[in-house]
Amino acid sequence: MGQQGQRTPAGKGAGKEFVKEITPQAEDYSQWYIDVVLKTELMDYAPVKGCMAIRPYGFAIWEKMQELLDRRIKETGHQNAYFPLFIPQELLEKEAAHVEGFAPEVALVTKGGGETLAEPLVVRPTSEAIICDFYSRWIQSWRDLPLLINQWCNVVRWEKVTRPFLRTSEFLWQEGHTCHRTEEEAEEETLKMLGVYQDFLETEMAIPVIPGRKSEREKFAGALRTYTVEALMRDGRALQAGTSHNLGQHFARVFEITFLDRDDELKHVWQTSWGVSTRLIGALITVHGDDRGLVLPPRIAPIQAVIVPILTKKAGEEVLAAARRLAGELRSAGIRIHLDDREGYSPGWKFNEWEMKGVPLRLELGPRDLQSEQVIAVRRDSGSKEPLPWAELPGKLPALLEELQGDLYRRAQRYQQEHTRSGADYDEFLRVMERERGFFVAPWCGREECELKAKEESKATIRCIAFERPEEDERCLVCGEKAAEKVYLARAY
RNA sequence: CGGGGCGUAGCGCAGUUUGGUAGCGCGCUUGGUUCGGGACCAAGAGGUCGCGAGUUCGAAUCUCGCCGCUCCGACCA
Repeated sequence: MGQQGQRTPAGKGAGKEFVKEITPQAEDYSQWYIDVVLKTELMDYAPVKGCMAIRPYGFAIWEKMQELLDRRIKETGHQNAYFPLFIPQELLEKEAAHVEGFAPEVALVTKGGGETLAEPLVVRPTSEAIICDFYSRWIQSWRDLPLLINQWCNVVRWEKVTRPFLRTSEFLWQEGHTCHRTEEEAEEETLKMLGVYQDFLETEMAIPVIPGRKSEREKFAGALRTYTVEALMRDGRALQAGTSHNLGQHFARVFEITFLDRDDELKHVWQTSWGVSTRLIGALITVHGDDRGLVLPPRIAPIQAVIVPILTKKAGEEVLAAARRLAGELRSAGIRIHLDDREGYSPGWKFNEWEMKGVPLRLELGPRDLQSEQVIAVRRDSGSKEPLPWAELPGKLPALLEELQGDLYRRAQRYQQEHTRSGADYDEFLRVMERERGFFVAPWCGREECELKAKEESKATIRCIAFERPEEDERCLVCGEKAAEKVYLARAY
């Protein structure tokens, strides 16, 4: 791994010394990322390229995300179900654009039980095909609509370049698949779920995002329209954080998903699909992390506060008893608390360990605090220390955690704003993409050749077409013709 | 898929140039002393040198092939 030379071994006072095992972001951002995911035990590499084990601490984050997002998905009327991993190749190939989009990254099973299969099976890269096959049988009447189903599962896309969480060959996600009676209803659903994603990301994960529509080039294979929420990572690159597709009737036609409408006519349904994946864990790491490691927003953090008792020889028992009592009280107050009562690790070691793991709050409890009936509360994001009386903890901590959550969001938002430039000056655009990167908001004529030219010369792509319209007199960033759209450009993963 | 780097104990590395049967630090185990920002002493455990062929009396070391990780470019949640 990284070259971790002799980094300052903890001088006095907090703040400047770094966690030893982690390469500083400024030195090598990619290495920083790899160091963080490995050292904080979020994942470990598998023997198969692009695959990984998500370790308990990483999976706990995913479970928290699932819980909070699943709630929103259900609140908007959807039900969970499960569809098969294997898809007959023939099914996947029904929708032309869909096959073409996914063919290069499909894993194919050709043998089973030692025999060559009559029909090769595709390991799902996404489940439109197999789900549509079922839907064609489940839907007959307008009374069966809307059909609102979601599934949590794994999918496989054979990737050439992989990075833990951000791009893996197998990943976990949720995919919603809905059918509607009218185009308007499908469009409404598509945008509603985009809104759910935006709310989830901003409220729970403290990640500000830019919502918008994908260009024709960038839209989902087989979709009519794709909407996206785009986040900005700390190296100035954009990350597609979630997508929501209006599939139109493309799949309904080839899979013959029809219903008899009120007017007694047989019609094709209008469909949507939408998903977010374990990639969001990567977003979480990159948006909030710093040179000391992870910084987790309290709402997502598996451990919201860790109690580190200072166990001296004389007062050890007493301190530990107080720490246990405190942990119990805080747990009852609904805080996800962990008491680090391990022997053989110095307090300083534990401080560093939990900071690296991104725990939002640390509560230090030592002999001195016993006398004054307080703990020293230390924030992960700012490092600020504050004594808090025991009696006030159950009441105050939830508020403190919420404040921290809000500060993280505002900090990320400020970073995003500071790294969003705008204008129609093409040279400036190229310069920005070359150096500080971030988002560049610009008018666009809407033609693919301008999109391509910008991409070739800047390596930046249209991340999304903004919902706001350009002004009357605005001109395309690339060709100078009259602008049809306002777009967010950035280099991306 | 193209180009570069790497693969030796859980982690970080030395050893490879010049073949002779593997070592250091951290971590781990046990016992003891410690504990308010990565403590210390002592005794231990741990390696088919990424995998497979080949050359050789003998391969971590030389040759060929493959795999994986990683970085930079073309495609994607």
